[in-house]
Amino acid sequence: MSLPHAILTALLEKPSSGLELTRRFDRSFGYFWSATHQQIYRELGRLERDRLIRALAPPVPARGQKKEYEVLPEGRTELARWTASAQDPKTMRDPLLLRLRSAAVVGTDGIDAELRRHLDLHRRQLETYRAIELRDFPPEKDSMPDRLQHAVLRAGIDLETFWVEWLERTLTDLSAAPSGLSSPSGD
Amino acid sequence: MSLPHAILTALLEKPSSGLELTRRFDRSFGYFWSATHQQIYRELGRLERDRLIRALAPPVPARGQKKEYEVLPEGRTELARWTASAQDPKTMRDPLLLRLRSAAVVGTDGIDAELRRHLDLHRRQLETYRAIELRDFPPEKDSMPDRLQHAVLRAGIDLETFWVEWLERTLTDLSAAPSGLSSPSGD
DNA sequence: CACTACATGTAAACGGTTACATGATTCA
DNA sequence: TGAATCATGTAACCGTTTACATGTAGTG
Repeated sequence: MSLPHAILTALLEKPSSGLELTRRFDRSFGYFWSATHQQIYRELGRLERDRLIRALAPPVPARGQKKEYEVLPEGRTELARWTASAQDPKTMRDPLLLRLRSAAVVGTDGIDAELRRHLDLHRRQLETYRAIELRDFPPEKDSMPDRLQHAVLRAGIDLETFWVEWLERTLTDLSAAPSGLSSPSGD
Repeated sequence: MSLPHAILTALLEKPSSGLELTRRFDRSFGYFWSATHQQIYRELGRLERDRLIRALAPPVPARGQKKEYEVLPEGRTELARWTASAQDPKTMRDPLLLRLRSAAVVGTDGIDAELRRHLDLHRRQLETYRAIELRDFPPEKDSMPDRLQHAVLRAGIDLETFWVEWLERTLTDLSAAPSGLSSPSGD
């Protein structure tokens, strides 16, 4: 149940229409939460129905007309409650790691190329995050809200760094000293 | 579409019944792919229907009776195909990071406790993984399948290490030098 | 016989993904 | 007026989660 709270957060930062939200979820918001426009419109409908948000000055409530939303006090209360509530981290579920494990059984043909492709993608993402950090968080003078947002961005940076380093090490590891080739031994 | 392939991998490593698979997905398999018994039974049914796996020696094919499965050649082929195929990494979606971002808007009350709780959970998980590494991958002599499995475990270790370090830094960062308190400025 | 552990399932609700539909606005 | 873009929405499907149902085997 995180999408509604992601939308509440985004709307508190800045009242927006569905399409504007979609764009924000494709950009800055996207580095810790992604959502498509279909998800967003559906959720906006629910939040409005539940009186957590409301449409701002609806001139003509018709299809194809822009509709801006703002958060109601009940929405802010609910978001504050959810933000401080206890929620366990999810157990991992990563397809790439699964594929590495399966490669141990069915052979490693083609895995190298895929690892290198991922390495390239993560390197690019890391560069993007670093550029955002330089632009949005210059050294010194972090107010508390800034410090929180900076911490979130840093998580993205550190996570990409982890992937880059792990992929580099794994690629080295797999190419070096072929002791037991593609096919597993007990087969 | 990863669950069927996770099951194929697990069954190739060792033919199992549904309940045995459930237990394996709670243990070693769980550190890169989790699944509940409901998911597993449904998927076993589909894989059997599609002739990628088959039941081993069904003595009494009745409810409440144990049923072991093994992978058919078609299943192995499909797994090898999927393993080497191109699949982009998913965009991040982490509730804790979202909550930090929302805390920048609705205030940080209660967030500290939650960060410390997560830090503790990640430290424990890290210890668990390190124990597994010591037990299953003693230094030297890694055959290729071992090397792959070791790389997967190391990803788990490195990921938990990232969380521990990021949480430690973030906690320090939030407690030090309160320049702009709980409430954001532009509000 | 009751109780527990083992073992396999069914059903409902929900979130995310993909494809498609519809209306409004702008501009050539 | 036709095309492109902005903007909001519907529908179908699929995977995950949660709760519940059913049957078997072993033990006191």
